[in-house]
Amino acid sequence: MSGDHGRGDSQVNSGSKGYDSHKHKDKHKEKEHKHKDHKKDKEREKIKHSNSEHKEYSERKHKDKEKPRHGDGSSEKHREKHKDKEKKREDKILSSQSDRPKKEKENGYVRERSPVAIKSEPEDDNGFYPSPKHNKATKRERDDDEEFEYKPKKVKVEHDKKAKKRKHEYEDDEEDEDTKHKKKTKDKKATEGKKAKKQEEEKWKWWEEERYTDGSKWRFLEHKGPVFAPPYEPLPDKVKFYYDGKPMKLSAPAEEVATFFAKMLDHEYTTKDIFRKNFYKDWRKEMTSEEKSVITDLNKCDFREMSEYFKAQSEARKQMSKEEKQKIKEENERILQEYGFCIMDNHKERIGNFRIEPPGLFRGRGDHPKMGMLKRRIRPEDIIINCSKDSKQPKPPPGTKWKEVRHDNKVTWLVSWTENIQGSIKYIMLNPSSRIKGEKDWQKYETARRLKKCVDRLRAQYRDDWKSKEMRIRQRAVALYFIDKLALRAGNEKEEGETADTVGCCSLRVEHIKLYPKMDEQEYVVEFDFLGKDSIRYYNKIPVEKRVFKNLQLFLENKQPEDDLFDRLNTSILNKHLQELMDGLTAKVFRTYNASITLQQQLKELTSPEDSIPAKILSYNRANRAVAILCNHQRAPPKTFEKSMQNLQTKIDEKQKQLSAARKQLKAAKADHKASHDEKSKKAVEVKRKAVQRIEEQLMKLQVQATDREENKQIALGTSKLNYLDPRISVAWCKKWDVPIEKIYNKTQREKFAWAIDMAEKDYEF
DNA sequence: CTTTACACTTAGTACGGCGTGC
DNA sequence: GCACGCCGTACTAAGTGTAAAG
Repeated sequence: MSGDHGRGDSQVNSGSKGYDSHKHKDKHKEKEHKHKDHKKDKEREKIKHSNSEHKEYSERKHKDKEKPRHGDGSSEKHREKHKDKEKKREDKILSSQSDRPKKEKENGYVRERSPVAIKSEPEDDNGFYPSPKHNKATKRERDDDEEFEYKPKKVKVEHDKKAKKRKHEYEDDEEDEDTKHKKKTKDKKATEGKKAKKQEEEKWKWWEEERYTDGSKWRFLEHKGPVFAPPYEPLPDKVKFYYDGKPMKLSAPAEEVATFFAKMLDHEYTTKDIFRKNFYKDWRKEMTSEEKSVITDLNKCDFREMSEYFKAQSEARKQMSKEEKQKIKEENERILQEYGFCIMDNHKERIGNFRIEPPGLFRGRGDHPKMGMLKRRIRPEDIIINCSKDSKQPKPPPGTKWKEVRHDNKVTWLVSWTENIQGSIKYIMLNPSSRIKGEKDWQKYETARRLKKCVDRLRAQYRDDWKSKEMRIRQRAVALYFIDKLALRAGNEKEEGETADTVGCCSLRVEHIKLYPKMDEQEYVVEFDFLGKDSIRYYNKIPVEKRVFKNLQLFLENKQPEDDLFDRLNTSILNKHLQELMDGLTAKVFRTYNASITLQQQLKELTSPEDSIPAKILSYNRANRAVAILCNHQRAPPKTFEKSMQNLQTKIDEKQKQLSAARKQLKAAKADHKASHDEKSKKAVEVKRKAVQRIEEQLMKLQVQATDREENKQIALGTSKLNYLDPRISVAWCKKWDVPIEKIYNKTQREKFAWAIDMAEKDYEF
């Protein structure tokens, strides 16, 4: 598999898969064995590697091993036997080993464990805000229902007085808040020009308002419904499909599905057996009986002319005149204005995805058993609308009707439908800048902060549990250790054959880890190698504490590679346990907590006060990167990486030449000045000095950029930035070091994190 | 207890538009 | 004015976690 068209291909096709598919759990369907290349894996492997302390890296150990398969059910029995054995063993387990020191290196970064031992988790330490309690609200006593208006009034644009009052408490200088506020907005307006005239110059600060505590998400919700995919336009007659070398006119439904395939012809997908098989099966369903009888072999189908046609079309689109493009843009804008917003509780809010997913062929990630299946067209009859009773309900397209219109204010979605590949439900929800998403996000970080307060206690506890005489507790404790230390995902069970074979912590199998009692200088090394979410490979070697190691050996005893490592554990057991330790605690909170605390700490460590702004930003990116590495957020190296790196290097070289030239000139000017001592030459020296300085700065900037880019080759910063890092840490850092927030967050990100930008001061501590 | 349904977050990629340097 | 590379954004798959159903 070499055809590397675009990053996506390799990702989906050949990327990141190092194994046979395994049977696990109690199902034992036979699967094909495939040999795959591991180019991408190896590249990715380097990431983890270069950031862990070991220099060398060994060959992939488990490539395409042919594993003997158990006959049906045998492994099941096998498993059961184990359980008995383990049970007996549990009683014998009694261990007493000394603990190891507290500070550890993780992925090459030192992570401090906060020394504070916390007994209880008090309420939020910030008394000023309506604190985002995690939502047990439904079960809590209600008290404030009445405060809310049930009926929509006019859409408010400015925040209300109640909020202002609270804001007062927060601002340190109390003097007339109102004038200050006005002044600010006026200034802004002046600089931004007229266009932002009526716009929400007064952005609604939902974070200064009370929140629902009864589990309801809104009181009023009105929207226009979804935008449907455009109907299928049959191909012009001149574009032909050939079967067995002969042109053949297809019925519209069959033709449409054929075009989906044709559009992907360049993609490596279409060469894959599973993809072709799935596609062909679904395609046949759309054929007339006549077509079915003629078309009996996908290999005899020739879609190339269709494919060419679409290429030409997209080429033509690129070549369109300015005016035409402008027209399309305007039309899109119109649709956005009409369908892209809703009114929720008196405020106009942006909708995230108001377009229904168009039909096409399913592209799963990794080795997905359903790749190539037809994703069917969604019709109004498939759609459930959610809105408030007293709103103007969205109208279905003429001649159609909705599947259902409901009024459920316990959920946040506006539109839903059931997708046909997995049978899962898809939703239309609000944009991340919306109140409803923002509150949840804020709350997430508050939960993580509560974890911070008791994490030492929890760590002590799970270390203790490594010694438990119950197997299930030991497993739970070791799993939790991994989740904490390595920021692994929880690892829910998945239905086999429905999705790609990927795992998280609780679903790790024996084959995913290797134990090395000794490796080079280190003792008790565990090697992880598995495919995680999106079939992204996780590869890491880490030394663990002796007790963990011994436990792992124990867990592995008498198991087959495809057996679960933690056979007495699943996510719901784990989360139930966590819930008992801290209100609102689940496995994923550890990821959020460790990500955010790592950022904060790395920022502290890496930022030098005397650094220039670009250097500080580099530090920020490095801190961000530490988190991305921790969370294993990878990306395919950009296709153009090498080239763009070279370009940058050329620029640097040029700049360097410029610099030496400028320096020479400065020298000359100085000499000149020494000789003449006149005003003019003095000025000349100053000018040259400035020039040198400017070029030095430019050079520095370029070099920083190069470093940054190189380090970022295979690492995606976006995911952690958007989902794991408490934005208040970044905001505080910007304020502390006078780095403009725009250097860290782009416009969209600033909108999403408006709450944090507004509330975090430079001394904010996660 | 296990399984299923549902809601919502987290994830990487495709792609178009825009700014930049010539 | 044009080519090019980069960034932002749209898209949608794939996770997590809770609650209801069996």
